[in-house]
Amino acid sequence: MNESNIFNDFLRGKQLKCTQPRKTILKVFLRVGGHIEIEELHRRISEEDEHIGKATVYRTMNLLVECGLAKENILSGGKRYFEKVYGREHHDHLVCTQCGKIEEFHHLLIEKFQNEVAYQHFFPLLLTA
Amino acid sequence: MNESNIFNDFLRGKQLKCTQPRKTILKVFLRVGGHIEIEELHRRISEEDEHIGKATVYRTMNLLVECGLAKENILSGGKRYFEKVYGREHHDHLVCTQCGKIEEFHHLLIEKFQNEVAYQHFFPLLLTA
DNA sequence: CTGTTTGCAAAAGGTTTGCACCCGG
DNA sequence: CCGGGTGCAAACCTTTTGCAAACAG
Repeated sequence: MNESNIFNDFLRGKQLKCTQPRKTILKVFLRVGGHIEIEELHRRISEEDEHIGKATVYRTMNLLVECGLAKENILSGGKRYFEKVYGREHHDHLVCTQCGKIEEFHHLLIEKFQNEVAYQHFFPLLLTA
Repeated sequence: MNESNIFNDFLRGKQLKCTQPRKTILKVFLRVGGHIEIEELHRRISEEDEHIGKATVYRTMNLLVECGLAKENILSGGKRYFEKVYGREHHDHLVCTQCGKIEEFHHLLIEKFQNEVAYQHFFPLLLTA
């Protein structure tokens, strides 16, 4: 069960079509593997197939988010980027407010306490950033 | 040393002027005390002084962020809001992905581990979200 | 074939900017 | 007075949408 399968199943389930642009966009997104903005992603995709429009990239990324293969993040300052999700364990981010550098980390106890706090505040299911 | 003093000092330091619109905006922002969007803030300000323009609210909120009295937050989905900062201890947020409800919490150990992780990753100073 | 998808360009939504007049220090 | 501030409207930027032609199943 790889990402393409998941995407195809998702598309079939909603009577959507597995088109060439969608395949290409998923392929490139998986290849770069995270922390990428639409603009940059579209540039990379153009190297593969130069006549895929930006609107299609937007539409497809929304689908990838919907089916759980991608996650949208927005930083203070407004920069928006997408991250690969499938097959990656949950993690948090360190964002350098000076240079914009992003690093991921995972900390079992932070995890544990996050869930604890969510539970105490009656947030039934924690979908962490 | 209250918020108005801080703002005034900041303005003086940059040779900026302490104008009526700026005073009003800070006053209303402090009164509502956080988690407010520009649109809504402008509505509240209009109740106080109906001819303050939205551009001035934008310009002033940027000043408040610059001088550390406000903090900008952006959620997945793109909604942007401002939070009061001065005189409040650091906290994290729980955001309900279904209804948008925001709750604050503070957890000493999460705090501690956040700082630890930042240190290990060579982020010298942690300015947490 | 039928209904979905695409690329393009136009529209939208939110934020910033240019400008002429206004005002604080 | 002078340089910064303001409101307004126009410009901007990123994302979404309408549409006619192209395409998947």
